[in-house]
Amino acid sequence: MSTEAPKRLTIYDLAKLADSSPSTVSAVLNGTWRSRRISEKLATRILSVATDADYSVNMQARALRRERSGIIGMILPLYDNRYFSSIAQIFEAEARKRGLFAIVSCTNRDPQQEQDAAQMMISHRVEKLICTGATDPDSIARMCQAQGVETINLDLPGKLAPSVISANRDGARMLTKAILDRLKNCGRPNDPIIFVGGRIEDHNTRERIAGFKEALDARGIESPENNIMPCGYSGSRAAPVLDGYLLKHKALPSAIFVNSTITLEGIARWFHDQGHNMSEIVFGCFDWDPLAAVFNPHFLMVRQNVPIMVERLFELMEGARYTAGEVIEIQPEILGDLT
Amino acid sequence: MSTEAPKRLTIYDLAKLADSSPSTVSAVLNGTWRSRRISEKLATRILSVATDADYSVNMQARALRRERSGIIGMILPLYDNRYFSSIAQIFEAEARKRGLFAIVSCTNRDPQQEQDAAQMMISHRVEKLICTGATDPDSIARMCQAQGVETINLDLPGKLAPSVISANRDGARMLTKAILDRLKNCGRPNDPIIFVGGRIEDHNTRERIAGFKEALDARGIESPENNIMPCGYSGSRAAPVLDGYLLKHKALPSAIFVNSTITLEGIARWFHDQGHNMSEIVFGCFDWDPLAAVFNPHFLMVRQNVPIMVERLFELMEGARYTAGEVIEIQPEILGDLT
DNA sequence: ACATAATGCACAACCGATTGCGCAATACTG
DNA sequence: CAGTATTGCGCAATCGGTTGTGCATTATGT
Repeated sequence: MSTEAPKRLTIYDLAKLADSSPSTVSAVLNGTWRSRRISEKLATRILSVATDADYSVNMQARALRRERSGIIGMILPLYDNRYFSSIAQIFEAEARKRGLFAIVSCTNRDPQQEQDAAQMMISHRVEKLICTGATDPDSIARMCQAQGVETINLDLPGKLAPSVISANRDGARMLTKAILDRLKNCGRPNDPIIFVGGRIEDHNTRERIAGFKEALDARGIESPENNIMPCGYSGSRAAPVLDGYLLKHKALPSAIFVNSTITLEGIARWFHDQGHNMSEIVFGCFDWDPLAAVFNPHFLMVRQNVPIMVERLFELMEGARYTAGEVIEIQPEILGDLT
Repeated sequence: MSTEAPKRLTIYDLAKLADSSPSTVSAVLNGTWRSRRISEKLATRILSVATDADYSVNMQARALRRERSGIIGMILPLYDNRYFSSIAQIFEAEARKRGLFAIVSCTNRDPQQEQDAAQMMISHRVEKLICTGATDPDSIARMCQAQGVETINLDLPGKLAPSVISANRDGARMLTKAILDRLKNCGRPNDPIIFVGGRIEDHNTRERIAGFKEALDARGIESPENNIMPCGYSGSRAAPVLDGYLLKHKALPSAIFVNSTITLEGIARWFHDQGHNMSEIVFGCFDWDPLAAVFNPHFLMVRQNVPIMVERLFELMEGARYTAGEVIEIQPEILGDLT
């Protein structure tokens, strides 16, 4: 810990130790030695010298010379829900399988941080950049294009790069349908149902609202426009919305379409604080959390298919032909007692 | 997207464009130009050329030459619970504040993956490596030492590097005490209480068991050794343990000390599957999840103080004097209706 | 035995930044 | 106006690998 300048071993040191040359050592260590006709004997000697000297290659130098970093980057709003955290985790695992090193950065849904992080990643010469849930994917795509880095959008689509997203409209329609079935089973098929959470500016929320409306229309149920309340993603935004509804209608809605687990958290807190009972209301949440699900088996939840989404992502990266604005939609799954 | 070899701009290109020299361009771009007595006029010219050519420095080259990467690494078991995900998130934010780039890798509680990831990070020349919840922190520390990289342990302590962890024993004692208070308030002060989850091999679980016992002892309550069941971290391990208890005692315990949110998930699933009612039992969980908390306000939960832990971590990195095996313990907090 | 081919390895030029040093031009001093 | 100090900038070496090329040495063919 206290020794100053430990001076890491280089291939030059190894060359001396093994009584050989740097180029030979390099070839042996990176596996190209056969094609360079290095004798097996010398190769094993160098290899053993390297291992017992605890040598490790300097990726900076390798990347510089090869003009390929072997790194792929991802920017992500947050880690703190199951959807995003599993995206990060699976992305990393898939990258590793392919011999790539994944670096992930959280940008807190802040366009400036998104830009900065993307710039950082470009500086580190990532080979591709995945923009997950970016508030402004297109300006990042522009940046990347200017510097010759391919981008792919995940979760939220953009116009300047291909995108892999959930089938939000379908998912929302299925979720709403399940909610309506549940209401019907309770003998209240025409009771009011509201939509809470998300941002109207973002594509996913708009699609989910569209799916919500389609499902209602299909049953001939009228949906007053002001029962749709995309009040943002923060949990604290839910309380005023519910207060407002209660004040106006003197009663709670019979069902709530909740647009994210973070909104669900805010709603649950409000119910608890106000002393209302959640079990009297049908909840459908577009997003899935295992703890929420296990405590509320009657909740209907949409689980987005992260493994498939990430699989498609890598297919795109690995050269499947695609066009800039192309959007690949992955079907999510409805969980909860659908009886 | 289709242009082959876009050839990124270098300081040599900029030098030509600005009619200057690479060394001058370099100095201007990295901010050392004043000390190199470059005229303000030339500096602004170069800067404007660089910005409208969308130049970005090649960190690989910079790192190679400077022999400092500006990168710090962290290995982490998983992202999929609030404790670890907030560790990653706060670590990243703090690194960014200090002009460092954080790279985080999940290692799935697998010693081999831990080793591999650590080796990867060393190859990328991280300046420090944080081992979070590592199953075998010491062999990683040894590896790092051999290659001149400082390590710090987080969450689980090691002998060969300083560690920042939660005060597990204190937290467990406080949590157990809160559980006992709750039982007493229900008029059942001497009812059985069990401990479920975690691995006996890991330091944190052992400490928590010790704290659990201390709290019981302090009240003169006897705790049969086989009421303590560190059955692992996986959620599915909980079911057989509860089955066994029920079979033996013909009744459920009145209180359960749950050693992680993942175990809590398994327990909740078992209660649901078996048709038992969780609200008749006092639950205390060593770990915190906001959704679990909001759905079960009566749950007692321990929230580890991640912001402070990460703060201490950076203090250690920034050269506070420390000795190899030193352990810094941070007090966690008990949440839940403590009335 | 001699020409040719194959084998085994090392040389040296990169990749793109950083930085010690030196040189010219200008400013200042007496 | 000669001599020194300061200003402003570029040269070239360097970080640690990679890779095109070339030169001995040994093997093969006739």
